[in-house]
Amino acid sequence: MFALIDLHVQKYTHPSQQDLDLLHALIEHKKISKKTLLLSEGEICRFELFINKGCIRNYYIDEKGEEVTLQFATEGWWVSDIASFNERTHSRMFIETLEDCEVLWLTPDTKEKLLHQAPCFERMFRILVQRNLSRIQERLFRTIATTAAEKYLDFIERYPEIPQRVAQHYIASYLGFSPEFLSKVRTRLSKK
Amino acid sequence: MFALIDLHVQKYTHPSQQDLDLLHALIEHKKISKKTLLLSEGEICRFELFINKGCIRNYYIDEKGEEVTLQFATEGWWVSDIASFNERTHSRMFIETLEDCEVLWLTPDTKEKLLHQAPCFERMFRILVQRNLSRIQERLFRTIATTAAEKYLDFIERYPEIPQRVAQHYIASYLGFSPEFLSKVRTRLSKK
DNA sequence: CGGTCTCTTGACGGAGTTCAAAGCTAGTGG
DNA sequence: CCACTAGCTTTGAACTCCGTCAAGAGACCG
Repeated sequence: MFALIDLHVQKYTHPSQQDLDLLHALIEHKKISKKTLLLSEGEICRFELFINKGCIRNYYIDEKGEEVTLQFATEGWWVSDIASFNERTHSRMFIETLEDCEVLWLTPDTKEKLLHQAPCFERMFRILVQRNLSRIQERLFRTIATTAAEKYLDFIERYPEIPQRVAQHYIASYLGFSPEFLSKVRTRLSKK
Repeated sequence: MFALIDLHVQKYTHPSQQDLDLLHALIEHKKISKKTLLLSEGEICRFELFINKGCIRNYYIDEKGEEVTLQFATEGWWVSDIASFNERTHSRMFIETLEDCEVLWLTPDTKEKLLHQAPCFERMFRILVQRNLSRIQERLFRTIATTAAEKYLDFIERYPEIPQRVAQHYIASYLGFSPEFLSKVRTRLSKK
């Protein structure tokens, strides 16, 4: 149950066995079924969760009702609206499970206790946010500077397992164009 | 010289006079002339600077040589490639001054000393990164979900002083379309 | 003054959208 | 185990937005 998260934590910091025990004691194990909405626009995000099994996505909805997917998260990823969680502000995004999930769940309360009693986790969360920032900066760059075909090829190279797990129109909404056009791009690419 | 940064710091944390004195002692005051390249792709970013006066931009360059502006920073903003600075990785971006600047300059060394001796600054930097992340997430959303005219109107509302300070083609490269098209959008808008 | 940089304007082309229809696939209930 | 439905993907035609190229007009600086 904690094998994956222990491995994950050790990539970013050097926890003692005590630190890990504390984490195991504080973090809550949950099962969540497919298509569950974990966060809606306007709410304050009260969780930071680690995926042991399953797939979750964050997305925005624009005025026309179109969805823009911000992130697909699978085993070994953290999911939250970090700004909303930390500053108790109203979120603009939605978070929903795409598959049946098994997750480890921190609340504002348990996270605070964890950081207070085992400060080595500070480092981990700081690095995670920084990497997230730098990843999304480069994604913004690619969104502006590359064509649809380039974006798609780049995506399946970065996340080869995602296309096998999520519906294609979700990928289109991540890449920033219509599902119809993604379909056309794919047929064009496969003809080569 | 430290009036602006003191005010800034106090928005995010509650420093003692000692903390502020330490900051003043460690941070280096620099003048940098217009059109100076502070960071190039491939380098490791060795500064985190606070702008007292002037204007700086971060940008990427794609394979065709086109620039994509990531950020305009003016008085009261921090400028750095945070991931490169903190993890000593090679940066993919460029940072250059657009005006003559007067800045306060932290190196990896002085920042570490600062955080070590005045831990209250940890909180500030953490919140800054989080806000930056959430801002860029929403910008990615708008980049995908809105038209050129909407992006431009949103930009001049968010940053009304920027169009008066930087060349228009830089704004186009921030918004993600060609300078020619920005010009056309502007004439269309002004005819209404 | 002359050169460079910037902004504007127009014609044309191409990438991506929208709408509509049809084919597929998976899940559901009988 | 089959039949049905609902959601997903594909395909095509018409259209729109935006890019590219090229030319001209200012504006600024040495």
